Amino acid sequence: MSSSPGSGSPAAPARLGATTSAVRQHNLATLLERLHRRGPASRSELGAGTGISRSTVADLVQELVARGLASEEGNAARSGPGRPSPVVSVRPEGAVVLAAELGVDSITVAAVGLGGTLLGEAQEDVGRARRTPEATLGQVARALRSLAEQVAHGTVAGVGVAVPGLVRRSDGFVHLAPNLGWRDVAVGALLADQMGQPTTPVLVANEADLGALGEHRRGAGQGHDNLVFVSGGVGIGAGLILGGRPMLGSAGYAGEAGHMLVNPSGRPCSCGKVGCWETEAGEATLLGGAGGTIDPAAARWIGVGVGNLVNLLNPDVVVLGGCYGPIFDQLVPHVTQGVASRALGQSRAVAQIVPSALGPAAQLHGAAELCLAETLANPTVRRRG
Amino acid sequence: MSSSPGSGSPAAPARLGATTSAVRQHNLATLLERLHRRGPASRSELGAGTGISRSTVADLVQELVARGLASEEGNAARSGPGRPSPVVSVRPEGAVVLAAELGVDSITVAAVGLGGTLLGEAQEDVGRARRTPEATLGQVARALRSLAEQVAHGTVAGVGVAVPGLVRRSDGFVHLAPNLGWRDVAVGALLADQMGQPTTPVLVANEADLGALGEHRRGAGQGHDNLVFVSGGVGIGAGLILGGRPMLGSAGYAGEAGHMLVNPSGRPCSCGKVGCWETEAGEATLLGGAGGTIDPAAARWIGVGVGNLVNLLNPDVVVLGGCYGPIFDQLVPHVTQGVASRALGQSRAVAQIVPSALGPAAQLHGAAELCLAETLANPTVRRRG
DNA sequence: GAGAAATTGTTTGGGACCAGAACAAATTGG
DNA sequence: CCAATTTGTTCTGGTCCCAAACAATTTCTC
Repeated sequence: MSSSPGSGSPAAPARLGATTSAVRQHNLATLLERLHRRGPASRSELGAGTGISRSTVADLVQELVARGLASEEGNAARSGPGRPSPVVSVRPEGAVVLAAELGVDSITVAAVGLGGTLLGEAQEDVGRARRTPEATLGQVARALRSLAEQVAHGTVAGVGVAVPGLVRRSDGFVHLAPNLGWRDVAVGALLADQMGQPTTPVLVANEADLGALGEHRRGAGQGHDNLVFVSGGVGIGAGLILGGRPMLGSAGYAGEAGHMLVNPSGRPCSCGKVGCWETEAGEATLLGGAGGTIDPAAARWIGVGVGNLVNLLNPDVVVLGGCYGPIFDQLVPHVTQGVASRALGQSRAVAQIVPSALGPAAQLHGAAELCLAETLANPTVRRRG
Repeated sequence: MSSSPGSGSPAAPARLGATTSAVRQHNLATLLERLHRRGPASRSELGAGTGISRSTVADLVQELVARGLASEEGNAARSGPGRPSPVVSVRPEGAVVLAAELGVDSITVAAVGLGGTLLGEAQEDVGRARRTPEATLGQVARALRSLAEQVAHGTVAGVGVAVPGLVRRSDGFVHLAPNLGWRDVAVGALLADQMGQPTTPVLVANEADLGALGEHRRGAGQGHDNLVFVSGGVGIGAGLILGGRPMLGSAGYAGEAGHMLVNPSGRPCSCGKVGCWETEAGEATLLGGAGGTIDPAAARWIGVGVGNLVNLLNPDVVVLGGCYGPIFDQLVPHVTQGVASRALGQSRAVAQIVPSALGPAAQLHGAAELCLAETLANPTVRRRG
């Protein structure tokens, strides 16, 4: 089972009005999120950056420290006169979440603390032989529990899972994950069962969506409010951050760009159509040739698809991730050419195309951010004991 | 000239922290927006709907009334025992905005009050002969000023303009409006000049974006948080409401879907490419045949494009507007077929395809909503005198 | 038709929270 | 060593909302 992320209280009876204590929560969240995203800051910097008065900043920081979410140590190195201001940092152990990524032949798990600190990581093969989802998720749960014991004495604020497939966000139900050979698997519920901690939320999301979130918060998309993450692999997925927020669509299926038509006279796709983006520009076609060279035509098709997305969404930045990241330099001339053939001048001028900065870790960081979001938005609620 | 919409204070020095008076503003805005969107409600309904206590609701409503934004009249018809609760309504004259739509051979202007009340409307031909942008905008300004005199004694809270072209939101600069024959026209600045009221904000936006906003707030998209508005005409434009908010992209160019590739073996487009959506499914192709019949192939291409958007954005609802609205019934079988050929099952199941409910008025209502947004978000600020 | 029950407006008291002023502390520069 | 500067700390005041108590008004029941 899984609770809904970011949307406030899941089953609250509509509380639109604000109270004075909501101000407190908002201000605590503002400070904590700032520390989480931008790293340590002096108290005076926090005040200047948020417009909160000195006395209140002191009080808020004191509360964050009391709750174990932050720590105050030493003084900021400053130039110029004046009393030094203590440096406030997030306390990574204050909130620890687990992240998992289900790959085609391996699973990666990580424990991440507040501030995005990687506290532990492990990778396991799942073997070529296709096993049941239950067996695979059992393996994931064991790996996660082991990690949780090591780094957080078993107490975690949430579990986030990246799945290469169509995921319903509300309950973590995976309709289809072709590369895993899964169809209609209740990943959220199954994993929650196997974890054996009913109160710990398990959030399941699409791999590209989490890649987008990871790159936006800790990678190549920092500071950009409109980001498209293109995850190359067997298929192609897109993750969207629009207006500074993850854009999931109505059910969480947004970003399914792989079957966008790009090549008029293309090859047949497994979906039954012809000329789908992922058929023309997916890993198999792009790297199918011998000798580790890329197919320039396939690279151009990447660009054509990106051009469509640029027209439609007018992003600041397009991050190429997955299998595209490591070979970005080889891709970029052809991709640029493809984009130019599709995208209108104005939107094209705005969008810069960059490689993934986090590589395979993007999804893990995204999964962590997803789980941490709730703690960040409401530092008052005590998670686990 | 134009102030940035929706994004809070344009040039404020970053005020992230909240104060107790922000609570007041938020609660006033919550009530006013509820009345604006859903119409009159009793005080007790307002309390129940927002979670605000009786005493506070009374106080807030009193303030709204004092500011001329709402009125309390009579009692709610209720069944059951209990003291009757007075009905609170928005006062349309409390905030009046002007809306304008620049069509190919006519301009439409309207005055809209709080609650979406149409207070006045006018339409003028601009003549076939292409005139200069300055002349056309002069005509628009005269029509708007005349309307303002009639309905609001010249005092309006804002002016919103719908333009069929690529508009930079920040300053209302129109890069390109092919159907008007305009290129690089500073519509926002020019119109603000001609209006002669420097303090009145002039907001310029793409026609499809405003259509989406109009349908979302007062038309076929009410209650849907993920909406795509497809505006059929000489070109095709899309307006996006995602996560309940207008999605503009980085500069405001989002939704430029007309040059998305849909037809592999299509005809050449004026943009130089081949098989663009608007070439295959635009007004000219769709209705080009004699006798007022539609071209079924063109209608299917509408569906293919919609299918792409459905895959990518996973909307609740796709609204067909512009020239598609009136002939929706004829279109729908072919469109559905086209969608089915492109969209994945899960996303397709979520998205319902409906006709525009407001017709040509969608853009005007959208323009009005755009201008009213600021008043709704901050009822405390007094606009004009 | 009178009284009970139910619902909501009104008034009052209190608590949570933040800002600003006044003062104290700590550092830099002359 | 002293002035200037910056920031932490303490205290007071003001805003705003909620809860409780009471009053008002309607419906329902006998």
